[in-house]
Amino acid sequence: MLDDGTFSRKRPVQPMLLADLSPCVLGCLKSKATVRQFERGSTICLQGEPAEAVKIVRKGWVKLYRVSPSGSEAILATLSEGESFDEISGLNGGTCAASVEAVTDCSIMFVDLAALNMCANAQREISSAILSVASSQMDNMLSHIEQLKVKNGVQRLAEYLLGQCGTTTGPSQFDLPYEKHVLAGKLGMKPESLSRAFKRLKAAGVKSDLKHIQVSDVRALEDFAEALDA
Amino acid sequence: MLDDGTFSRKRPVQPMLLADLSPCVLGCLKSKATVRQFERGSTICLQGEPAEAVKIVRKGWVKLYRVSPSGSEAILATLSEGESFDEISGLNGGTCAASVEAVTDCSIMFVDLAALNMCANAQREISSAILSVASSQMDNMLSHIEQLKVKNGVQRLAEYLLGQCGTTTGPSQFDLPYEKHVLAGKLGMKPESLSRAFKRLKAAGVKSDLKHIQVSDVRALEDFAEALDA
DNA sequence: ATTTTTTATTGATCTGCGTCATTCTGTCAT
DNA sequence: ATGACAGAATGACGCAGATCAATAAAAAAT
Repeated sequence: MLDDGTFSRKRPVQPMLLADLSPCVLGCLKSKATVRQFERGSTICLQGEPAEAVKIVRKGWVKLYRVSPSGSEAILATLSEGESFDEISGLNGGTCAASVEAVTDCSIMFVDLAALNMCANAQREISSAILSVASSQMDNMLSHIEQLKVKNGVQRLAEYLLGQCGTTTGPSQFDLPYEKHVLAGKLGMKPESLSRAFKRLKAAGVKSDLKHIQVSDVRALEDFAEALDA
Repeated sequence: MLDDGTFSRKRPVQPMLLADLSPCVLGCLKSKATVRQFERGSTICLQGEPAEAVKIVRKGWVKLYRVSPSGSEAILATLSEGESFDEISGLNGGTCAASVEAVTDCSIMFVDLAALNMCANAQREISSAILSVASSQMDNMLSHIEQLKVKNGVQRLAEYLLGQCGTTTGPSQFDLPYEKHVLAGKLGMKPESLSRAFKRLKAAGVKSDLKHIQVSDVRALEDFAEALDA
């Protein structure tokens, strides 16, 4: 069963671009959009190139990342169905803020907002939807920065897992959507450290068999994570 | 002499809210705005409370921060003259994404966008300006996340200092705008670690006498920082 | 089925940074 | 000048997480 957000704990349902639009504007967008398939590992766009379109994930997972001059990669976010990127740049002709790669096979919708000849209403509606999405993304990024600054690796993993659990209490189980080394990058650590973090969470009732995760008691995990605080 | 951005290296001049507006709309906003003074240490707003207005720093420095349940504080950004916060929430009635405190005596302009009865043109112009500011803020936050994930403390300090230097080469000197413990928080470390980071940068030609910083050769510092990469 | 490749785990070791305690310096008030 | 105090520097120590190297286990290819 997919998490529809109803019971989600820390991760509030975020406004999504398409969900915020009226059926009329939505139909117009969809008629002009193109959908492309990407295999796992393929690059969807590179930081710095003209954005040209808003991209919306229809299926699968992508990672947003930047590469430093020294070659190390920082994963800035992972996005899945319904989430979008390059919204603002796509609207006003900017460049891609980050590189994007498919971490599973996936399907991406491209909407070239600039080329769309929109009536004023549509224009207003879209920019309003983008504002609302941007606001929620800001909040995510601020939380991300906060976590990196004040939480340790085990805590960040625990919070990620809690966000994946559909409930606030009792047992829960689910599959990781992508490889553990991707999760490690998202959480700001190395795969070896992630592996050790999982080990430490066994004491809190977390079993991980490959991609399959079982949490024996969500509340207990929550308490465990809070107790790790400085 | 203030850095007008002409020679700035890594820190591109970011679009600022008021700078992006036409004189007409600007005048209208200013006529309805209120300006308040804050002493160093006083709270300007708290995370979660209704935003009510866009705030624009006229003078001085503020820090945006969040406090975790355990009580530790993460500084998310520091802003000075011309920079704004709560733009989107101020426009569409959201809540403050972070708490804000004055780190120097400062002067803040409050503009209650919601209460403003604007013509459609002004509305469009403002939301466009906000989009452009938001885009640049996103970029800043992504860089912030990237730095925290892939750079160590000494590198982050070096990059901060490089961003403060007005030139890309030769010597440079300037004053830190606020206390070192605030800078430490902004860079994601403890004051003691910042102190040690400054020490390690002496080898790269950085002298720090209290708030006064001298860089003997900007290019050399840049090279030094890159050489620290993994 | 067997080989090859990818992904994950584990151990040993090293380093960066946090923590705690102490000292020093500059600022301000008296 | 003197004392009080906040900001900053320094030393000792410990832990979290990176690194390197080896192994194990899955998945993919043959």
